[in-house]
Amino acid sequence: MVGALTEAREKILQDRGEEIELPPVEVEVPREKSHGDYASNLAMVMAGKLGENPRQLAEALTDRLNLDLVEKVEVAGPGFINLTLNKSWLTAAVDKILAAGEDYGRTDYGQGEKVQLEFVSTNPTGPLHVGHSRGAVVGDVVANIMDRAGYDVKREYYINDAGNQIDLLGKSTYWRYLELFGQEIEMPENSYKGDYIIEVARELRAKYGEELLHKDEGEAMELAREFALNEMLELIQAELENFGIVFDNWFSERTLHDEGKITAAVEELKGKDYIYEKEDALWFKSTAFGDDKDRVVIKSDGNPTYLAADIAYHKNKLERGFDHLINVWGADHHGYIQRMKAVIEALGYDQDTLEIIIVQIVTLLREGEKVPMSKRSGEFVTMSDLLEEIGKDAARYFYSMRSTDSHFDFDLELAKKQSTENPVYYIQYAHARIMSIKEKAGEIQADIAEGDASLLKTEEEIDLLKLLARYPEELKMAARRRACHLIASYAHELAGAFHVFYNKRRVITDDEELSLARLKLVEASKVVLRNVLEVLGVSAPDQM
RNA sequence: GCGCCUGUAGCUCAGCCCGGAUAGAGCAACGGACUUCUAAUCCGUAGGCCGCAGGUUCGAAUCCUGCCGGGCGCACCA
Repeated sequence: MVGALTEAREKILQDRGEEIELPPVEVEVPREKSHGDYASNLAMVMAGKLGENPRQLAEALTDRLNLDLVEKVEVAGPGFINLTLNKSWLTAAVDKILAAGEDYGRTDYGQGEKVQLEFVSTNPTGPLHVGHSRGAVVGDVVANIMDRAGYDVKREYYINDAGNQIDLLGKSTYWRYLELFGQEIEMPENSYKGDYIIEVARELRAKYGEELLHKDEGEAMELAREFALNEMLELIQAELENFGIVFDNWFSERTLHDEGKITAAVEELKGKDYIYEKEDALWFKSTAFGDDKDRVVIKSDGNPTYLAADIAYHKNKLERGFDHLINVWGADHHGYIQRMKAVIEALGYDQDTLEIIIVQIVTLLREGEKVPMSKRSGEFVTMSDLLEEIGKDAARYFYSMRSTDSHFDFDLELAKKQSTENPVYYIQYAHARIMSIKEKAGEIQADIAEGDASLLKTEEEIDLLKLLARYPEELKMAARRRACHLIASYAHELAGAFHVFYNKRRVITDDEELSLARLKLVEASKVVLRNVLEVLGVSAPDQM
């Protein structure tokens, strides 16, 4: 449709010998049904540039429009071109959907661009905090969307397994281990005091028995550290899997240190004259690329900063051949965007190669009250707590349904409610109804392929059809904007259209031909509903 | 002080990127629909100085400027 409109536009410009820059042609779904199924303001945009009458231009455009999937083209209002879809094209869509099955919706929009999505990447020093869950879900769903839209997406978790925090994890575990043997230990102020450390210490004892008591402290702490790190990674991995999130790669920061990659990366930038020395430290000249101030990469004590490791890490990502990098960060890290983009440019790539999705903070509400998520030891709410309380489906849907730009008030009561107030159940219920109809249909389902979709004529049927036909476009749009909430809304809208159809039109009747046609529509609805729920990572139950 | 996000119906939010037709949805409120393939549904009613003030435009929730409110950041920390 966009293609045909663009072609018509080109013809007009050729006819008049005009050469002007115009934005890509856009179509939208009008609010008002009488305005057709799709509408474009193309003529008005052109008129502005050419200084002509928009309605006349619209007429000229429609005259040159060559499009078989619409049955009606109208010029309306100040110069809108309203398009009404051809019924036979629409009903043919049902067959396309059934033929494509779980691949329906897939396009080559992304042209196989190699994209790496890095998300979560929290310190492996404890269970995942609930504050990480929005970013986790958003990262996963955006990856799903882009995958369906034809990008070659890899999910990656960056493990901060080097530095003080990990040492502290090892020490904390070691101290708890000593406690298990009756030693009185005062846990230092900054140590990890959560109960999970005691659990890890018990595991440590199960593995080593008394052995660590007899080793010198440094060696024992190191063994404790490695053990605890492994335990934490397994824990985090399991927690994420419970959320339906599986990474393609877990990248260890430590390998960068061990293989001298950090020094090498700093040397590279030094060679390009982007590094200078001041007050015994080495600084990266990030101001040269739009940052507010230069940043230290090697501290005066000789140790690299976190940024130095990030430089090496992103250099590594780029060297692995990704065309585009996306990092999902919490709002508290937005101040780091410009320096990382500076890094990318300093490494010789376009700043836009790196894209940061900032996910705004979430406030958990219980009975209208804020749930405190204090960092004070032992009091934090973990991602597992959330999962246990409201379940994977509700958690994933709720985190997907809002624009990442918006702060989000997460109403725990609402997410738990198994009722009409809860959008998750509304959508899942549509699927359960479909399965119920299919069961009721029994044997005649075998003949579904013979169903004649052109018998679908009522408003409810056509509305549902249009929505089903729109799915690939919705995915493309969501992929372009990296916007999971668009898919969540679409799922809700689709479920709604199905419920309306269900209430108004009986599927299984004495009229066998009509029953088959409607069963076909039901089947297509099932396919799309499943596909869209799959993208969101929400289950599609057979009954509720 | 500076930077980023945000302010739209009683509540939670779409729409803003890319200006257009009467500003939408869900929930809550009110009224109605079960002898039916699941009423976890559907139908209807009501509800709006789009934070405020200017500007650009034939046209502004949308773009620009200023102001006000909320959130998050402004390390030789990770």
